[in-house]
Amino acid sequence: MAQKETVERILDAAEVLFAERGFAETSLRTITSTAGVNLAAVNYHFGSKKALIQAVFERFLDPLVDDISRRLEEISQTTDTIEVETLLRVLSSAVYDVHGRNTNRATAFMRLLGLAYTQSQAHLRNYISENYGEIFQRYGGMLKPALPGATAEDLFWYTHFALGTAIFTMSNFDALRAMGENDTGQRTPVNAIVDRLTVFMASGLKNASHD
Amino acid sequence: MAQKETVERILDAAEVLFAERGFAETSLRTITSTAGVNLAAVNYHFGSKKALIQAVFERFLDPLVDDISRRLEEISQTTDTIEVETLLRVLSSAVYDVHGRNTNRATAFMRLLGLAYTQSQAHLRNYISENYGEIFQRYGGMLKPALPGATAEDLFWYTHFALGTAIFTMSNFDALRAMGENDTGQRTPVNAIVDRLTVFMASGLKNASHD
DNA sequence: GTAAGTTTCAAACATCCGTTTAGTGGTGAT
DNA sequence: ATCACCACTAAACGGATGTTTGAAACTTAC
Repeated sequence: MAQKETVERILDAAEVLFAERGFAETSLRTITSTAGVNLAAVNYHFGSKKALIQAVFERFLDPLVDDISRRLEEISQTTDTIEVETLLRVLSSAVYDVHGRNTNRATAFMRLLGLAYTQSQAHLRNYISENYGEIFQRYGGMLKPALPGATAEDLFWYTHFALGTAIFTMSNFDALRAMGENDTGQRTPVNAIVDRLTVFMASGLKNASHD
Repeated sequence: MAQKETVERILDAAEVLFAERGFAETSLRTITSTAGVNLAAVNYHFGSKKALIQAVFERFLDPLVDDISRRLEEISQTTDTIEVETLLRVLSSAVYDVHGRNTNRATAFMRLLGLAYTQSQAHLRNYISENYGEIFQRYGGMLKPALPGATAEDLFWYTHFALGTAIFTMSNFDALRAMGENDTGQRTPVNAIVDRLTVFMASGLKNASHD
């Protein structure tokens, strides 16, 4: 077949549309007509809309988690004491590695991550925590020695503060970047924003150690 | 009439249900049956579902913004140099003042604020920025001298980082608190979390000053 | 007590939704 | 050539949604 497979066309369209509007606000008819496939194709290939949502996440998260895993492995073998900044860089570098060439896709993914938290999609939350909970815990385990003196409760809350900062920023990336246009009409480069974000999160996290 | 007015019953029900499930996921039939009023009452009193959403926000934001305004006025008259922490405390204190007695309502409101950002409700974003943009800018103006050395661009981004931290945390408050239950099954008191949040945001913000 | 103006109500409206069905066309194996 | 299998499609299904309607019930004023 000269053109992309039906499954991929659906995933491509769903990814963009879900990120733009949310899950409930995006109908299968919008997805299939955007993808240029028949309405019934979604239920044929995926079974249901819920399964499609999960498939969109799977296609994104699997290579990302693999990349993060590999980087964590490397670091833990070469370094003894790991800095907070280093651990944060693992995440941003992994996102850049896997989807960085296409900025639109990376920001779409971040918006989806934000939606997964915010929208009431219990099935999606379960799916994510079941399939990707292990890497999350491993990351937390490496963060602990980087923040000496922090109690488990400190660690829990500060981690979620940082997570919230990242998800909120990235998921509203385009809107924020448009708002933040400087006087010359130039938009801040992505790297500059990610750098600021890393500094912000790191300095916030470090305060978990000293009281 | 012995019982509450229809309008208020609708607003009460809508507030809770929107916060729990989101806007698109909450039907007018669910709202009206919860409120114990007729389905047509929403369109009669508010005109449309969109107008109801805005009315829910208006009822919440108006007293809050008034409280914040009053506090900013006080501070700028009594103090010369304002600390970042002080400005952050203005917000948390205002929320506590206006809705703090009822924790459920305060967290519901925070969830709604998060939804307003995340869900695709352009009409709502326009409404908020049109009606409450002024207080937001005033707050930013007071934050600037508290962070000497920060460029306008720094200020813009770090403010949104902090905003994202707060909105994400508060809007997922209940879920996070349940996840973070300690070994004794005790939940962290709200104050303790808000304190940690303030420390995190303040230390993150302060880093905008020194490079 | 009647008239005018609100508010409430049951019912219907048109539309959109996710899903299912029954059938078509194509491919590869036997 | 036949069969089984897979991908695709048009059409319909049952249900839910926001909104509108027209009449009933209630309130207010004279």
